Amino acid sequence: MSTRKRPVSNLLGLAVLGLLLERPMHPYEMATTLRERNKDTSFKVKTGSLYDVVESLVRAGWIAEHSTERAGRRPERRVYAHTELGRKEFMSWLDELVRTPAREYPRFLAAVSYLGALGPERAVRALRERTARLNEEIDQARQTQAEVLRHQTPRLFVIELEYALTMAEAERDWAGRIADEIQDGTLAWPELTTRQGRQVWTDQGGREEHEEHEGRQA
Amino acid sequence: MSTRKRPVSNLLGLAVLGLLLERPMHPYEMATTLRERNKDTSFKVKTGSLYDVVESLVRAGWIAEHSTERAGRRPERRVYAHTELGRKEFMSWLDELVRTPAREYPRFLAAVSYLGALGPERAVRALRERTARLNEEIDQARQTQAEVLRHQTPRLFVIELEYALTMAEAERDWAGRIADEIQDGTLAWPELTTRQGRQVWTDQGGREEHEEHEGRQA
DNA sequence: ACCCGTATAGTCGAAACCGACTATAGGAGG
DNA sequence: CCTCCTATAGTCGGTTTCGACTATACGGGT
Repeated sequence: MSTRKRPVSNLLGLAVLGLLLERPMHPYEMATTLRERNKDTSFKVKTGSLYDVVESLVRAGWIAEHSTERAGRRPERRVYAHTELGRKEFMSWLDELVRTPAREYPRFLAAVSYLGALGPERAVRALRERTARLNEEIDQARQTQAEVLRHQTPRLFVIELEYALTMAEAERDWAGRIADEIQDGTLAWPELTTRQGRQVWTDQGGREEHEEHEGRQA
Repeated sequence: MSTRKRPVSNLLGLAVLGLLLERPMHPYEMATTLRERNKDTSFKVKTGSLYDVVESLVRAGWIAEHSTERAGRRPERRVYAHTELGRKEFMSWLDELVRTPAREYPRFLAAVSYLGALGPERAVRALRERTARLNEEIDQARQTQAEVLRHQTPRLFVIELEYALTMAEAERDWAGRIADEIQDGTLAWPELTTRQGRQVWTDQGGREEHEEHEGRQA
C-alpha cells in the first residue's frame, strides 16, 4: 500500500529534507553544509541536480519558499523551509529506504560478471590491486572517523561511516579470497578458445562447449 | 594515463561487448540472452537504454553493423559484431572496473546517514525488517545458484552471484548488529527536540547542543 | 476460419542529470 | 589602491536514461 510512486526519486532530495528539518536554508548553503558534514560521501551533491531537486520538492509541496534575501548585488538567495507534508514524507521515505532492500547495479558487480574474460593472470593482478586500493580507502575512512568522533560528535551522526567501512571490508576480503582461489586452482578456469571466428569456452572435464541457451535463429 | 574518458559510460555497454565477443547479435537478442543467463541482476537491462548504448558503441567504433536480416514483414533485425578495437577496449574497461573502486551512492547508505531522524524504536523496526527481507533474498539467490551449478555451468560463470551473496550477508549482519546496539543502548541516541521552531539534537551527557558548523548567516 | 495472448523488434518524446558557465563580493599581497 | 584568487549563488543547455508506445508474427483454442 505504502508505495505510491514518489514525486522525487533523486536521493539528494532526502538530504535536502533532512537539512530543512533543522532550519530553513538556500540551496547553496545546503551543498556546503552537506560537504562540511562529510555527507557528500553518502549523497551525490551536484549543483545542477540540487536546484532541480529543490524545484521538484516545491512542486510536490514538500518544501516551500520561506523568504528571499539579498546581500548587496549578489544573486538573491531563495531560502526554503519544509512543510508539514514534507516532514511526514521525509520520515516515510526514510523508513522505506531502510526497510526495503533495492536492486542496485554497482560497477564491480558488472565487472565480476565478466571476470572470466580477463583470463586468470590478469584477473588476479586486477583483484590484488583492488584489495590494495580498498585498504588505502579503508585506512583513510577510519582516520576521518576517529577525527570526527574526537570532536564529540555523537556516533549516531556518523553511523553511515561504519556501514561504509563494513561493506568496503567485506568487498576487500572477497576480492582477496577470489584472487587466492584463482591462484591455487580452487576456482577452475575454463579455457577460452576461438572457433569458427567466435569465442567459446571449453570447460575442461565438463561438456565440450558451454552454451546456456538453445539455438533460436536460422 | 589509462583513463582517457570512455565514450560509453553506461555499463550495459560492457555487457553488449561481452556478448558480441561470443557471436554477432541484434539488440533484442542481447536483452533476452542477458535475461536467460541471469545477468540482468548485474546489469540494468532496459530496452530504451540498450538501443542507445549500441548506437554510441557504433559511433565509438567498438562495434559495427554486421548484417541486416528480415523475417517476413517484422521489423528488420540489425545484427552487430565487435571490432578489433572493441575487443581491446572491452578488456581494458573490464580491467579498470576491477582494479579501481569507485564512489557509489547506494540507497541504504543515504538512508543510514539520516537514521537518527527515525527515532530509536522506528529505526529498530525498520532495520529488523530489512534483515528479514535480506534473508529471504539470500535464500532465493542461493537456490538459483544451486540450480545453475547443477546444470554443469562452471562456477566462474556465476561468480558474481557469490559476490552479491557475500555483500548481502555483510549488510544483513550489519543491520542486525546496529538494531541490537540500539536496543541494548550501546548506540547512544541523542534527544531530538524542537526549540525556537527548529529541530535540534541534545546529546545527553555531552555538550548541550550539537552544531557541526559555525553560524554563517545573520 | 477467426480471435487473442504472447513473443518479437524497435522508436520516440519526456524527464533526469550534470558540467560548464556567469557574475558579484571579499580579502590578501604587492 | 589595484589585481588576482577564492567564495558565493545560481543558470542553462546538452547528454543520458528510460518508460510507454507501435506494429507484426505466431500458435492454440473454439
